[in-house]
Amino acid sequence: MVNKLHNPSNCADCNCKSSIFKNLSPLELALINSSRFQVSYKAGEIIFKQGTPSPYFVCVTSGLAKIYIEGYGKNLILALIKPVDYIFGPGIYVDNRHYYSASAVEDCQACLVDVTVFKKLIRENPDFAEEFIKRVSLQSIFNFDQVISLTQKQMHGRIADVIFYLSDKIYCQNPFELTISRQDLADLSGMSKESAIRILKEFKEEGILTLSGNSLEVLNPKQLRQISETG
Amino acid sequence: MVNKLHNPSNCADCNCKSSIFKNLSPLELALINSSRFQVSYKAGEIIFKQGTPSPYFVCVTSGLAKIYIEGYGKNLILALIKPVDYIFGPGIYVDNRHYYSASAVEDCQACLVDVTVFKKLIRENPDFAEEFIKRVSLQSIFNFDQVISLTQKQMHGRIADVIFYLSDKIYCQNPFELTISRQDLADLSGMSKESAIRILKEFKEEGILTLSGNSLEVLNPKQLRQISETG
DNA sequence: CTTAAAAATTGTTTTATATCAATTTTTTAT
DNA sequence: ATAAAAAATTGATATAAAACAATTTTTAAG
Repeated sequence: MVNKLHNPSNCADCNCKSSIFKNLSPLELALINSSRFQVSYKAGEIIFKQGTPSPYFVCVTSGLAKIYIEGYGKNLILALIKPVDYIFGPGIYVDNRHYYSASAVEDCQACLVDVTVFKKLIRENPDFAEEFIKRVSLQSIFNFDQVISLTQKQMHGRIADVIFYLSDKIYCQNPFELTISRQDLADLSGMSKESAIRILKEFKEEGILTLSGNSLEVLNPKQLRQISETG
Repeated sequence: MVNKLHNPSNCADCNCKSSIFKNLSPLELALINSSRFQVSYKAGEIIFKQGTPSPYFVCVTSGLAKIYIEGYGKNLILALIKPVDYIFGPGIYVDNRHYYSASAVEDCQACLVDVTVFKKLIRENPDFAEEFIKRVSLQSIFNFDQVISLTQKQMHGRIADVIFYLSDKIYCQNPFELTISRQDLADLSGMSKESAIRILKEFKEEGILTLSGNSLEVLNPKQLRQISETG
């Protein structure tokens, strides 16, 4: 399942560390490095589970992961996590429990850092603390957009939003290879997978996008934007 | 509209200051106090508006306020704010803009504190910073529950959740006087006001609660809990 | 290569919920 | 106290979206 690997390098030299660490001194980075270890996950594997204790800051260094709330019979995907993003839930400053689960969508590698080290640095380095608060805030703002999309838009608008999220924020290219399942697409947009599939089909028929296999290209982003905005 | 009032006291003596300030020294409290002023809002008045700059930390000292996102044609109420809670949105560490609006539901009084003072103390006092992060985290966890309720429960479950929120977290008593409108109830539960009204009526007919005028009493919390949990 | 299992797709039916419209009650202003 | 405005309520209708069921395609395993 989960394999501890020998550290291939140290944080100071790492060129794929999360930019949240930009304000740390070499000494502070060394502290992070000393408590850090690297783990590989195969696609589908659970990284951590909602409700369990939360001793690590998880930084995804390759592959793609998802964080999702296990709700009433179905999941809601809060975000996809790509390199170099980290996963650090709100429970860490509350009761040390995870309030969502995380799993690998593609094969992943991650660096895990002891949260006590992380919290120590938050207390000692105000720039780091401020950067952390800023990122928590950005996450919060993103969640606001998401909840408005989920609660006030109809399915077409929600799928449009998810497609923009994937092309602009996750895969960052226009013809892109969907590495998430249709079920994930549904869990991102808060609908049944059948509905998600049907709407993609409609978008194809209207020439808004092409989708063959898992290769998706947005042909008419303007119209898709329009659909996103009219709900 | 908004009246600046003479400060009736200073923060050090105040017995209704937000508990987020518990870790501040007398000197730090004096700093807060020096930048602080007190404001009254009549029911219905806007405290601040989504999209506008965000120069104040707002602490509600009397009355009831709501924070809400103005979405696509309707509002989503994120929370009700009662004494002594504060309003401090995620924009403050991002672009200094509000990402939601706030308004008075009942007549309100609030203390406003310059955010630069607040941010200065976050940098200088790690206990205060940690307490702040903890509260942001709690807010985040609350929002998770809310989004799951809104996206995965049917209307009965969502109304049940809102009733528990009101009785347990806001009014904190069981027969309580609803000071929010039916529209607010709908905006808390993500449905039309007609639907909200209809479901309250059903709950009345089933003996789960009584509601005459705006006085609401939960008669069968167990059954209501059941409805909340079965979605 | 073949088979089994999982994922994706499609059509049909049912249901939850919004919308619209009309009426009553409550609140506010004069 | 009265009129006007706003809020709450109720019923009827329309529709978005889920659930169900069946089929096809893709992936994984032996």
